Amino acid sequence: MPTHKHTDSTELGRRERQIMDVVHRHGRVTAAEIRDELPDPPSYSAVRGMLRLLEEKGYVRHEWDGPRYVYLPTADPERVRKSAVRHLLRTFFSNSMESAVAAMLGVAEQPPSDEELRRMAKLIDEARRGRKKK
Amino acid sequence: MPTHKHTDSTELGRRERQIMDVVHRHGRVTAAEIRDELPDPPSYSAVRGMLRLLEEKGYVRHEWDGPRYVYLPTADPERVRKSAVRHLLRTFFSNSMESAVAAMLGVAEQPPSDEELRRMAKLIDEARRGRKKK
DNA sequence: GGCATGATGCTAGTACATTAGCATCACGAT
DNA sequence: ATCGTGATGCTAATGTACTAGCATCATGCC
Repeated sequence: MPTHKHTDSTELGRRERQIMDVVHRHGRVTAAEIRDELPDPPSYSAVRGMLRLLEEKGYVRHEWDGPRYVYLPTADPERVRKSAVRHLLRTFFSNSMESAVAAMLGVAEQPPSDEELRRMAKLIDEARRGRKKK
Repeated sequence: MPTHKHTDSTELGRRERQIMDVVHRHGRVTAAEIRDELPDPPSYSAVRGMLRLLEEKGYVRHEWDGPRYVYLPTADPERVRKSAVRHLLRTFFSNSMESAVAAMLGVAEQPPSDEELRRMAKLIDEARRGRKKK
C-alpha cells in the first residue's frame, strides 16, 4: 500500500474531517479529548469507531499512553500545513497573500505582539531581499 | 428564517464542501463550471442535485444568467474569509500568525511581487503603530 | 408546425459515513 | 477471588450524502 497524499482532507466526510481537525490541533490526543471538542458531540463509542476507520484509511495512527490510546496524524505536519495554506489562499483569496495577511491581522485571536509583528516584518523583508538578489 | 451562520462549512458533507469551495473561489458560477473543477467529477445531474440541496439549506442562492442558473454564496464573503482564516490559524498554527505567514511565504503559487511584499510590510507596520498608540 | 438542443425539477436507489450497544479484557480495591 | 471501573474491538442498524435517470419545459432552426 503506497503512501497516499493524506495531507488533504478534501476526501473526508463531515465527522471524519472534524476529527482530523482536532487531531491536527493537538498533535497527540485521546478519543475522549476529541469527543469533548466536537460540535454536537456523538457518543464516545462513535468517536472511537471513526478513529478506527481513519486509522484503517491511513490518516492517523495510535500509540499507547499508559492505559489508553493516543492518536497522531500520520502525515508530515509541515506538509499538511502547507497544503492547508495553499487551499486557503486559492479558495478564498485568489492566491493573494496580501489579502490573506490583511484578513489575519483583523482576526487573530490574540493580536500579534509587537515582537511578533517585528519578526513577521523581518520574514517579509528577507523575502524581499532574497527576491532582489535574484 | 433567521440568518444562520453559514459562514462555516464544518457541517457539510464531502461533496457539499467541495462544491462550496468552488463557489467561493468563483463568486458566481454555473453547475457545469463547478462540475469541471470537482475531483473525481460526478454526473452533471448529481451536481445540480447537490446545488438544489445546498440552496435549500441556505448556503447558496441562484440568479438567472441568460438561459441558465448561476450560483452565488449567500454568506458575506468578508465573514467567510475571516472565518476560514480563523479556522486555519487555530487548527494548524496554534493561533500563531507568524508561523502562518512563514508558511505562506514558502508556498504561494505566484511568489508575492516586491510591490506586494512592500504593501504587506506596510500593513504589519501599521498594525505595530496602532498597537503602540494604545 | 415538428424536432433537436440544453436547460431544470423530481424521484428512487445506492453507497457509505455515522451511530449505539454489547462483549471482552486489564487493573485496582474490597 | 470477585467486583467495579474504564479501556478496546466488533457488529448491526440508521441516517444521509450522493448518484443516475427520466419527465418536463423553453428556445431556435428546418
